[in-house]
Amino acid sequence: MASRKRLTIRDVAAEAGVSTQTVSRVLNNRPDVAPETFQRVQEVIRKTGYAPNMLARGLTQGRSHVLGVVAYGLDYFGPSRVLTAIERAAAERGYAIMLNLILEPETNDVDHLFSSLRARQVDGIIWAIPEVGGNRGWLRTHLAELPVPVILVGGMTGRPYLPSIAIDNAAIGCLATEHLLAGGARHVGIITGPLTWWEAQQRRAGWSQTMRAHGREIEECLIVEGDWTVSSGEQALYRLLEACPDLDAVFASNDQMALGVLHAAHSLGKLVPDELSVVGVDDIAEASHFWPPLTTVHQPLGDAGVLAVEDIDALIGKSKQARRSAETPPEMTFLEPVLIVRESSRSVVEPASPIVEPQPVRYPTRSNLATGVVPARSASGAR
Amino acid sequence: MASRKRLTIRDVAAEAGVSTQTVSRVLNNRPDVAPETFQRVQEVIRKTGYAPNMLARGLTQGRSHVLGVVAYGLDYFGPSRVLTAIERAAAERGYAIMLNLILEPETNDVDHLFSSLRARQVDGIIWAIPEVGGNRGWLRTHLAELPVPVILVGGMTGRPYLPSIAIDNAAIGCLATEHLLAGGARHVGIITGPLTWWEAQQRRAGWSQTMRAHGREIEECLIVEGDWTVSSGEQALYRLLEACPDLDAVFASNDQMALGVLHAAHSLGKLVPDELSVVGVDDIAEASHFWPPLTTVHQPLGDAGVLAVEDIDALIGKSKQARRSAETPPEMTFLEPVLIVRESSRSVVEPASPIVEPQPVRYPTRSNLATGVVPARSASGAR
DNA sequence: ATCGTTCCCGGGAGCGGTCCCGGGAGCGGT
DNA sequence: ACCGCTCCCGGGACCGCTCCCGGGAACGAT
Repeated sequence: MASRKRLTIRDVAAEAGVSTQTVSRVLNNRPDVAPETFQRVQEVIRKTGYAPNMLARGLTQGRSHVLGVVAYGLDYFGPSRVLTAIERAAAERGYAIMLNLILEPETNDVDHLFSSLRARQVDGIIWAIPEVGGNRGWLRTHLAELPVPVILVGGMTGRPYLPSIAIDNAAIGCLATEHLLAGGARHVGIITGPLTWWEAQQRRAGWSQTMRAHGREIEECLIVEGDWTVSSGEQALYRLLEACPDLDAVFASNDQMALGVLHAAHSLGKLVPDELSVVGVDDIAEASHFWPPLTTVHQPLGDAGVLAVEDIDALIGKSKQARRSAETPPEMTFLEPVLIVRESSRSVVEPASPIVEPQPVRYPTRSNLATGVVPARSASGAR
Repeated sequence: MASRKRLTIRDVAAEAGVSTQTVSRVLNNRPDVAPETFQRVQEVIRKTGYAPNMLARGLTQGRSHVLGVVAYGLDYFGPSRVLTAIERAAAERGYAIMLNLILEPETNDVDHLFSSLRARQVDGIIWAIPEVGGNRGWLRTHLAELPVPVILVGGMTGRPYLPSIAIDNAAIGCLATEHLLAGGARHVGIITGPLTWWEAQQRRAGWSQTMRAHGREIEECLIVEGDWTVSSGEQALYRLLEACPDLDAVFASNDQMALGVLHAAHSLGKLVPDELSVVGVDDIAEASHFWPPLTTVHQPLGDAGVLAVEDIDALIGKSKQARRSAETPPEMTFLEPVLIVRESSRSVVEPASPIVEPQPVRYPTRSNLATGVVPARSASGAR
């Protein structure tokens, strides 16, 4: 539009009758400028509407103030929640977000992705791709060529080689199963996500752990693998009932599949929750309006996003001043999920336990991750 | 991470025994390099894993190869679909995406947003915020200070002052209403979105236009305003039935509200579709698994995103070589929605009209936009 | 042998900032 | 009167790359 020439720091300097150096000082509000000069320069800046060129600035200071965010398709609930939180938190800290989407978590042109991130000189990378199969291998192989800190959002099997933030997915399974058992269920089936997914595995682990803790058999016929979609949940219920007609409770590993279960139950004329209790995961906006309203497990995804930004910011700060101290192992943070009881599950009269606001739990990495097992219950005791 | 020094074009030049200039030529594969030299340099690049610094490059050529994308919260179906498409299309064209989210479409710190966009030297801006109330006013006031092309995704009332891409929202209303009437409905109510939204207005316009075309009265009691949420849809049905007990069809302006309607109908023991036909908009993934599966109107949002990138790319190219020719008015593109019939609506036996793949329709801007009215039917004849 | 082209290639300036450094003004202390 | 210190400010190099320009080599034509 306005063919007005892009104005530079030199224009401002000339206008204010000072050197560019002084303008620069004002911009970064450094102390060694006379108050009066400071005022004058700032006035000129305001008047002319000058905005410093971040490209040039980035070039000299070696910081772009841009965060590379690699996320899994936005059609999914989790990723978009996390991304929203990341964007907010980043903006507050003066970072811009460079978004890269990966639609297929397993195969993709990651080489191109990495070189792009590098070329764009991002200050840090938030890797918000769920761990599926060996897809973290990408990272591992490319890590060496990334001169910036990386933080993982989402699960991580085994010993983490990068700082990461995850929801305690085993606890999700525990919470759901515990609730179903408390409701008097006798045959609790599980519909897992694709078992190549870390999250799906962990949720199942939580389920079986709780089952065992209550002296239940882990029968194979109680387990069906879904693919997160509504229709897979629907099919899964049919298969579950076929294999185990006495089934009276289902833990679906996400709300979509839970919806499929509800759908199938209706088709079969099975009453929910009287004949079948259902619990989902995610607490999507629609969940409270399913028929019946869905009991589900909420994940603090927003918190995860915010924490990711805070941590990467800290890491960036550190890597600036000191060479990364290689000896301190990467930190891993687990966030606790919350059960939300609605009407798709039978509940027993029990001492109403007040919902405790879950606290982020920072584990001293070594102790419990060396085992490769995620702690199932990391109660709020740990701060 | 490797404490390896960031390598520059000079390193590559030295390694290959040529000047930086020549390396630059190879990078931008310009013709005037001897094939043999070209090979050698490229080999060195490959071997060292050199990636040019886009910041520096941007500084000299005055192009950052970054697209600023301003989008509305990702919890919503439309925006995230559009964004996904934008990201894909942009990546294909060598652009990176700088994401800016606006969570509240009406009030926000847009000043900060604009100065950030400007400072980051984006090559163009895709403004994918739905038009709500006067929120396009922001743009208008800030437009002059943006030295780059802007393209709008989503509606636009009146004469557009910027190139834009929109779904034909009036057609959505027509499609849905036409279908309900064809199914024999006699009292077709509408649950609108918030009427400050352009899209909500247009969908209602399509509804009332079709109603009139069939000789129906536009009674106020047939209209209830929702807020896109499931529960608003639920409430709306109650109010609708209260005002008009004979109601036998509802056009809900999105799938969430349609879900609320289904929910409320169940509560009231009203059979869908026998006693009440329901049509939604969006075709969210869950829609086909609602109870009953939801008839809905699909919007080609992905196409909108891709088109946005194509157009902005073209505009950027143009504004590079020639000063923007102020006399050619901005182009406006409408995309046609598609009705998807499922089981929530009564259907009559009618000559099955094959679903026609909708084509993007480019209107010669002046002719039909001077009127400020969106053409209700822009059939595929117009190519 | 000279000239004009074409083909390659390099030197140097500059994009818009920041960083390192040095220097003048002002002031208190001896 | 001189020294040393702090407070401000500006000069100039430089970040990594591309653009403008000019020049040598090779070649055919005169």
